Amino acid sequence: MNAKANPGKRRGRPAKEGRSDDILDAALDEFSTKGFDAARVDDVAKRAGVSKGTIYLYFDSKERLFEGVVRRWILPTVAEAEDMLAHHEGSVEDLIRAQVHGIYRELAGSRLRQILRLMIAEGPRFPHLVDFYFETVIQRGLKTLRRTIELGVARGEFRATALPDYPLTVLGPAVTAAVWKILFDSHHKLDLEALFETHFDILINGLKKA
Amino acid sequence: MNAKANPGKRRGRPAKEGRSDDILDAALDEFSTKGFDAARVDDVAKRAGVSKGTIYLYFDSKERLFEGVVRRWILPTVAEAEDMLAHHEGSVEDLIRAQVHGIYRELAGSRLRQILRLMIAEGPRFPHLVDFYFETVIQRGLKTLRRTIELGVARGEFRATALPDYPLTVLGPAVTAAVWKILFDSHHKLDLEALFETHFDILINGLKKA
Amino acid sequence: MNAKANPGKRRGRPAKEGRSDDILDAALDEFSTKGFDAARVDDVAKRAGVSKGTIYLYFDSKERLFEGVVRRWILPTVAEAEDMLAHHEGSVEDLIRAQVHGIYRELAGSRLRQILRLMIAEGPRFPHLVDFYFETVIQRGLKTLRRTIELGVARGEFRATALPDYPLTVLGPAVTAAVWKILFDSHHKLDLEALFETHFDILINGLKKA
Amino acid sequence: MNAKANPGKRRGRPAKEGRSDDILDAALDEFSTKGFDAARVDDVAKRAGVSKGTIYLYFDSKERLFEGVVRRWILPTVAEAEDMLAHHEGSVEDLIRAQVHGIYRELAGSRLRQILRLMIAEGPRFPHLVDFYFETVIQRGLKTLRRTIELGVARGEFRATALPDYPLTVLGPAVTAAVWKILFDSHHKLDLEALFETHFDILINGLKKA
DNA sequence: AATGAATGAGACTTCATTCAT
DNA sequence: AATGAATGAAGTCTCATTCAT
Repeated sequence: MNAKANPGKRRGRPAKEGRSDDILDAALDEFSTKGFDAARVDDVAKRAGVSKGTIYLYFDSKERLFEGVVRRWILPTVAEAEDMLAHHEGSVEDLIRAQVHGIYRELAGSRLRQILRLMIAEGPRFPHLVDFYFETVIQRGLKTLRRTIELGVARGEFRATALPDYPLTVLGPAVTAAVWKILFDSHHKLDLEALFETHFDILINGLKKA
Repeated sequence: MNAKANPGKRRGRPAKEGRSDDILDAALDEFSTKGFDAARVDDVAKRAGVSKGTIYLYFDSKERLFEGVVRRWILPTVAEAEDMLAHHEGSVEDLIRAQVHGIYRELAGSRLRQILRLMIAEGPRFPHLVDFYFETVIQRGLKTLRRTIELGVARGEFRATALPDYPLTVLGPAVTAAVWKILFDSHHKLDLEALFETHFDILINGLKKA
Repeated sequence: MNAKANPGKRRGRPAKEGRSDDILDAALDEFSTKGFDAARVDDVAKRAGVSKGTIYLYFDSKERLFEGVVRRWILPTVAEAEDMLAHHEGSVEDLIRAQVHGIYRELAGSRLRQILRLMIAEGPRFPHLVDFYFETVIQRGLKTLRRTIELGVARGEFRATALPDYPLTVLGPAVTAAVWKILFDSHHKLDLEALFETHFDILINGLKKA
Repeated sequence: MNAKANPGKRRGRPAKEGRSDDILDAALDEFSTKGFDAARVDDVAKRAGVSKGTIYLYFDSKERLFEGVVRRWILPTVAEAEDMLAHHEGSVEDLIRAQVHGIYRELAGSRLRQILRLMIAEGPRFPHLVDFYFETVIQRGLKTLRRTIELGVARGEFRATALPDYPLTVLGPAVTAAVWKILFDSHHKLDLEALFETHFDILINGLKKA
């Protein structure tokens, strides 16, 4: 499914702590496919290979389970992302290229786009989660972008524009691509790499000094 | 045996004409706030000032009501949009500026952004609606953008890039802004006009010949 | 549909008093097909060619309508039957033959068998109607049979048996044939005339003196 | 958000085994008294001493529950009946006496007469059940009667009549008696044994050779 | 007299949650 | 720790009945 291995998954439960992860995995699948309300705790249980009661041993309610799913997937991703960016070297153009590429990969290309859609769909009912998501993912991601752009300006590579105040501009196409993949990919398949290249070409040309 | 009824309010009123629109208005509000599942037909009725039964006089089911809402709001908007673009004159830069501005205004700035969010949230359960939305809104909007960019290239105003194949790049920030307005505006208010100006500045500079 | 003509049935309502009969006709059809609960007042109205409201001008409630249907069909039939028997002449065998044949014709062969089934099906909910039906149809019919048998015994044509106390024995096959026609005729078509002949053959042979 | 539940009664009891039979018992009572539509699943639950939800644990819908009731009562009865007849010895008169008596006992005298009435009342809505009932009860019962009569003729005990083609004649009074018990017993109590003796007296005298 | 849009009580059914085992 | 039968609140939808026109 994803690279994040969960060692103790099979019937014979070789590792107890895998149980909770199995449930979260199954829950992500169900919530992604059906949405919060339409997802059935029973189906999550069946998919996770446990009984319905067991889910309530690990999570107080369906709402807590949902929150668990979001947190479970966001935290490691953000950590990874920050890690990657911290160790980057080279030109600012290379840096921002790597950052935007990372956004496409993580946001639109991985399982995380399901989380994004769930946030859009169920956000109004989970304000705590929106807070968490905003602070952990959005704000941090945008801050990184802003700083990189400011660095480019400081180094004389980029024009001075209002972009540092609106880094959403840079994020937007990737977010939209994530949504597209979920809703419209059967109508018109989207090539994420090509989209990224096109987007970045316009962006960098619009940013660089003449 | 059934419904012994109280002498009650105003029965049998002779079909006030706006009835169906009142219901669709109320339904948009409820669906936007709560989502399809969590919205209660009862609450829609209360908000529309009619009884629960009346809603089923106009719509076969909650699902048809939802579809009615989406169609009700999309069709006139798309018609307006096409109208506006058809009568435009001036440079290609002016034209694309007007188009992108229109997208920000309509998609992110108006009530239609609720429809956009509903499509993202409930799309997987309403494939017919997704088809309709894709063909009526997305495809048509992207085609217009593509043609304008191609026109700019043909006239020698724009560089030849892959952008005509990925007009999603242009749409993306507006879509994301719409989502932001719904989810994060309480965390960080978004100035749509300023965002547009910043976005367009980068875009047009990235597009124009050196 | 049946011989009982209703002169004023068409749109132009040439005869006002036909309205109520139209409704009762339609109601019998609906109640027969669906049963009391499953029958819709709306459908009765549609079938009668009037609006739903009109039905409530003639009948206080769905229950009164049902009662109206039963009374409407029973009274004339019973009157006819008594008329016929009153004027009969000839041997007691001929008389009882005519009576039993009449029962087959009216009970199993005509529209009245639908009424019979409705009484069986809905009787427990309409005790008043059951009373009425018992006194008007059952009791009177059985009394006639009893007297005829007693007459046969008195005249020396029939053996002295307990049959006058159990005239239900004579009625039974006709009642069952009526039910059969409704439930099982598609499985195995029933020839009412042949059944009558067979039944009567056994009956008269069992009754007559050796 | 849903079912905040009270600490309540006895949850999660480990599948008392008679559960399904308890429900079918209660359902027969309710359906018999009220009919299919007027019977409330809630009342069945109350009578069975379970919650409404539990019924849906055992039966998919109210219709399946109804079918379950009919099948539950018919199958064992038919089996018993066939068993009894298979082991009979003696004259054909004794045999047919036992058979007809059995019909009175089972059809009119036991709980099965409620099933009979339900079939008459609700049959048109449950064609599958009518098929089942016809093949399992009616057809089999009539075939047995027919063979017995034919046997009597072959042995020279009975006259040659059309009766083997119309065994319904023999069944009819018992069926009608069953209906009478339900509808009219409060008006005029029916003595099943006496009725049987009277009926059989006429029948056997009508059948036997002079 | 006739209409039919509107009402709202009430039914079936679902499913999150509990708890005896 | 784990199960899954049982619960019952709550939702969608139906339809007998009403009444302004």
